[in-house]
Amino acid sequence: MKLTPQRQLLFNLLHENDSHPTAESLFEIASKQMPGISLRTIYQTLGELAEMGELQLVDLGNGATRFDPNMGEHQHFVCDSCGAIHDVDITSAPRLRAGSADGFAVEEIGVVFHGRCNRCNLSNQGKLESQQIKRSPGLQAKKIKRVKSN
Amino acid sequence: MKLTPQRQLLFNLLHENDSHPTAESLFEIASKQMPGISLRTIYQTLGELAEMGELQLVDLGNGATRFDPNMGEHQHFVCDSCGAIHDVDITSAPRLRAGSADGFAVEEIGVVFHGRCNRCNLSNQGKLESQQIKRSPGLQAKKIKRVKSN
DNA sequence: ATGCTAATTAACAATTGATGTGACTTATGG
DNA sequence: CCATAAGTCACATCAATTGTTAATTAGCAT
Repeated sequence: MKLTPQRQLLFNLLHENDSHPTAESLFEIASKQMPGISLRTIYQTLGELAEMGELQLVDLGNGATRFDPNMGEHQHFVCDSCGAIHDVDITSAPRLRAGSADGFAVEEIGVVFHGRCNRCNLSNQGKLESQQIKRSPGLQAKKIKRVKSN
Repeated sequence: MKLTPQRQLLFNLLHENDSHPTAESLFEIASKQMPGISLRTIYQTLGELAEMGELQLVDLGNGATRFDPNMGEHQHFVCDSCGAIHDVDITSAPRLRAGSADGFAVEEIGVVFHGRCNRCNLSNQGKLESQQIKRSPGLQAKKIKRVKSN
């Protein structure tokens, strides 16, 4: 593993950013500091960092994979109003244990919290939800009753 | 809403199928019974049925949206070995309640169980996992430590 | 310092899953 | 039986991501 400027930059950007950025958004930020950097390199590097256990891939089913340098056990909260993603300390969340259910050998349980973040609660107090946040790449043209398993 | 042969077919296929099919797989099945049916119509119809509350969209973060005619409250179990998805009766799973965590107004909690299904447990008993199931459209070229929040 | 070489980058094409756009067709009410 | 709005489908497009490969470069051995 060579220590290239691109890798240093990405590693830094990731660690000074708790917004769970997508590859694209990291690309935008990185491009400012290193014009010409390739989106392909972003994907490549993020994939490698993930393989090395330096970061987690988070797929909340809303279109693009997100990257989280927080490798500790934790869950995510997704604001359905603004789309923001926040880490949730597992200790403050109902802890679930692997076990067996219906004859399946459960090895891992994913939990995602959906709702409204503090900021949206305050700013949009009584208002109707104006924004329609992208929830899934497809089939979300209109507001659809959908499983929030993501 | 017109009762077209395409819609009847899809409705039936969905209800005689508990595999949580994707649009593509429904397309394949439907094409046998109705050659020439358009994939666009599949997507269109599934979207409409979902809008009408006739089925749920399920995004487990493994590439394609899946469709579930079971509209009751339930969760999903994903076999990481064969990719199969099974319904899990909420009553046999730890029930979670909406509440607040870290200042967020939690309105919904998604839970997904990962593990090995019965069949894989039996057939692959001691064997190494040979198949690499697609977990996410991207960044899953190699086995990557990833959040199973999907 | 200088050169080697395998690792890395980046340009570009390709893929996958899904949606946008009309033109053509067809249920269904009159 | 006809009109017409609704539905279907071929085709184009999009977004996210990966494949390919030629050019570049970090890191090591001189």
